[in-house]
Amino acid sequence: MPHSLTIGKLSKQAGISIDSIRFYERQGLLAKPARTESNYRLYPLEAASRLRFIKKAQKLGFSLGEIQDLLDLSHDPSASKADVKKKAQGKIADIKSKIQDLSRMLKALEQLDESCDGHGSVVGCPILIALAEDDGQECHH
Amino acid sequence: MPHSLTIGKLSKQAGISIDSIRFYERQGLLAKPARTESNYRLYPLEAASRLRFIKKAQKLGFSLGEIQDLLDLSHDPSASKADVKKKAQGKIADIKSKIQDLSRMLKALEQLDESCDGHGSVVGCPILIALAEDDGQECHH
DNA sequence: CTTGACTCTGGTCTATGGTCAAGGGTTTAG
DNA sequence: CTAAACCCTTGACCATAGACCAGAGTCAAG
Repeated sequence: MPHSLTIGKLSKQAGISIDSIRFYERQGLLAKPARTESNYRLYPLEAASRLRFIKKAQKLGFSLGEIQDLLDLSHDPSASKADVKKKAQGKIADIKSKIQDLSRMLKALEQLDESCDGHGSVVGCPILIALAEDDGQECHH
Repeated sequence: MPHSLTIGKLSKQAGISIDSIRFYERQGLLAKPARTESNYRLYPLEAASRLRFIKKAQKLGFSLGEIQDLLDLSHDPSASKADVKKKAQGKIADIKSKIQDLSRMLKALEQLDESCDGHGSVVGCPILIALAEDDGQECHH
């Protein structure tokens, strides 16, 4: 087992494309690695766990910017667990709000769907009618 | 009350920016309107209801491309209510799936959040540890 | 007649998270 | 030695839904 990895090996180990790795480096999520004489990137083995971190946080809904914040926290000895917890809770609130938005849409769509029997020509389709209707929220003149 | 509108009036009536209206035209969602001698767009009054349609469908989660499909259906006499219903149901499925994804994230995040008492330095923070952990789904070598 | 408000086209820019291609240099296996 | 496989940089491109800008023409009010 070597003590450093070229970008290709790292890519395979972490299951993340070479292009993404270079992209993360440009974005500052991944420290600039050492280089060989011929200018090849040489990553320490820990780089793989950084990439795993990024991948997992993404799956939890964090954007790359937010992931960078988390990584910064994790390397800041003066940071507290409360800081991290706050980020997590912020994201929880985020996701809840998205779910609520989607639930509202879902409810409205299901009502429209129920309003239409699905038989015959599109003429008079209650779904289309509802969409074209003018129930504007502007009674201010 | 005039029988046609310049783009500015239409914009105000529908509550949609001039830029958006021109964008919709480029995308084919809005028919190319007549022009005055001086090349100004002149919209019939019905244009406002088309814009309302677009706005409402957007609020229900339809993309502009999907809205175009709906508008095409609504102008195709050979289309059936079932076609429209199918689009609505497809979008319902879409939204349900998004909600499920978000719910999974939410659950995982809430568990992480609970695992951390929020006291003390970030060192040893269970949230960060969980993110960095190697529980990779690859036992195939 | 001038000023301000309106409109036109064509083009660029935003955020997000990358992907792909061109045109080179390097390293390794046969 | 040569060909394949690897790596480098720069820069363009994808979808989405517009926002914004310059430079020019037009229209209405005073």
